[in-house]
This record gives sequence, structure tokens and C-alpha cells, in this order.
Amino acid sequence: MERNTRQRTAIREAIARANRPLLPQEVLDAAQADVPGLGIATVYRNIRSLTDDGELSEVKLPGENLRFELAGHHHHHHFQCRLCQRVFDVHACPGDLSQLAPQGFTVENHDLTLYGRCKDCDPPQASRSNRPDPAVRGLV
Amino acid sequence: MERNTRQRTAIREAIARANRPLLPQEVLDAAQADVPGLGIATVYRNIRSLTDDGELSEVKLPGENLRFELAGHHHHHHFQCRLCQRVFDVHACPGDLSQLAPQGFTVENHDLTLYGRCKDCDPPQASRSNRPDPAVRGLV
DNA sequence: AAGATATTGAGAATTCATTATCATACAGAA
DNA sequence: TTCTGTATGATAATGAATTCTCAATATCTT
Repeated sequence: MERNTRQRTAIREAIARANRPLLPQEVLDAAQADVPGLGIATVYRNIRSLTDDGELSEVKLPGENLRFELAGHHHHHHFQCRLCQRVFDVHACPGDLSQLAPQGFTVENHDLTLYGRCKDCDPPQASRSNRPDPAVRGLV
Repeated sequence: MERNTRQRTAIREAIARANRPLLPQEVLDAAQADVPGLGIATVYRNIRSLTDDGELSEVKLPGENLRFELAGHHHHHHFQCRLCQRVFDVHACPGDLSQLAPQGFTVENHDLTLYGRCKDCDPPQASRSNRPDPAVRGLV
């Protein structure tokens, strides 16, 4: 039987607010705004149970640890900023890629990751105030 | 000063023969055909120095450990078989994907992974004799 | 062939993310 | 408000991949 703790609520809301896939450590940082004493073990525990419940889904990027976002999105892809390392959803898709595979191979699915500069880190558009502190890069 | 040892040669040739990205453990298995006593530490050491020398390049797939292949290929992508877990090169590309990113985002590069059944594991075309032993899946 | 030294193999050690432990605190039922 | 048992937080433990250690071996120069 599951209880509604401040911690669980803070974790769920931090992920919802972020609107992008977060690392466990990023979840911790964000949720500590609501629950200062929150521990990393509690983040892992709740991420896991929320994922088991189907509320969260795992996001795997090449060479990266698992991130988590709210489940329920349809097929979509991801963008990772080369500067701040943050990951964003891309709700677009090149479509059917089955013809790219070699002869005799059957394509069932695909993963696409775009790399570049996010809105906050792209110099021409940058609003310095929104740009995340470079220090957070150490987390990734 | 680098010496040409049987081990280093076997490792390099195993990767060249495979013609696909290999996990360190797969390199070990393949190279032991030439050098039975080969150890995993030697595989890691040589993979690393060959990568530093630019002979090998790293292949990162979502949720997977690093694989290695001969460097020098141009921009290309990868296909992972859902049955045997092996990874193959895909020398095709959907092309420019910069328009998929949200407004204000700049796309510099992309990674694409196709998933499905490889030639050996695709039932309609399968030649049982070529299909890899399912036991090797444990490696991945 | 001999010598100097880089490389190897086996296993210990390390790294890092994640999970388990356990005493304490808190949620929710009565 | 009290009570029962789940959730938490701090920290230890785990697991898996990779790297290090070191005595023994092999390469390559002379």
C-alpha cells in the first residue's frame, strides 16, 4: 500500500515541471527545492516505483545514464545540448527508416538523438539569464 | 615504443574480420581463436591504445556498453538485432534533420540506431547454420 | 644470442551508479 | 490522538565494467 509522502510528491512534480528527461541527480536537485532534506536513495526508490507503475518512462541516450520523464508521450526523439548536457524532447520524426537497413535486415523501430545547442545555450538567441549555470555540467 | 605482439595483432585482426562494432568481450572471444591464452586485460589495454592511435573508434548505443570498430568510416549509423544483440553498420542516413528540433535549437549532428532482426535472425531469410548461438546473447 | 624493457595474464583494485540495510520519522486508519 | 507499518535518510553494500599491479614472458635492438 502506497503512501503519499512529501518526498514522493516533490519528486513527481519536479519531473513534471522539468518537461524533459532528468537524471536521478537532476531530480534530486529539482525536488530539493520542495523538500530540502531529500536523499538520493529516496529519489531512486520513487523513480523506480513510479516507473514500475507506468507513470515514468526511461530515456536511454548513447553513452549516458538513464533519464526519466513522464510516460504517456507518443513516439518521439531527443535532443542533447552539447554545452549544458541537458536533454529535451523532440516531437518530430523522420518517419519510416526501414529502407536504410542492409538487404535482409528487418527494421522494427529506431532511436534518434540530435546534438547541438539548446535555446538557452545558442549564442544568437541566448538570453543569459536563462542559461543554466555551467557548473551543473559536472553532474552529467 | 610499441611492439608488435601476437596479442595485439590478433585483437586488431579480430575487429577487422568482424566488420561490425564489437564489445571488449566479443573481441576477446574472437581473438582467442588466434591466441588461446589471451586475457581480457590485454584486450582492454590494446583497444584503448588503438583508439588513442586513431585506429579504432568508439560506438555508443543507447543503454549499451562501448563497442569498437575500425576507424576511418564516414558518417554512418548502426543497426542492433533484437535477437542476437549484435550491432551492424548502416551506411545510409536520412540526411539533414535540423528541422526536427524545436525553434531556437541548433542541430550539429545526430545519432541513429535501427532495431529489428538481422539477416541471420530474420526467419524468412534465415539460414540456420549462420545464425549465432543464442548463448552469446548472455554477453550483451 | 643476449640484454633491456615493453607486454602479458591473473587477479586485485577501482569506479560509479544503483540498491540494500536499519534505526527513526511520518502517513493514514481507527 | 494513538497506533501500525510504510517511507525516509545516511551510509554501507552491491554489481558490472574497466583499470591497475606485478612477476613472468616475449619483442626487438645490438
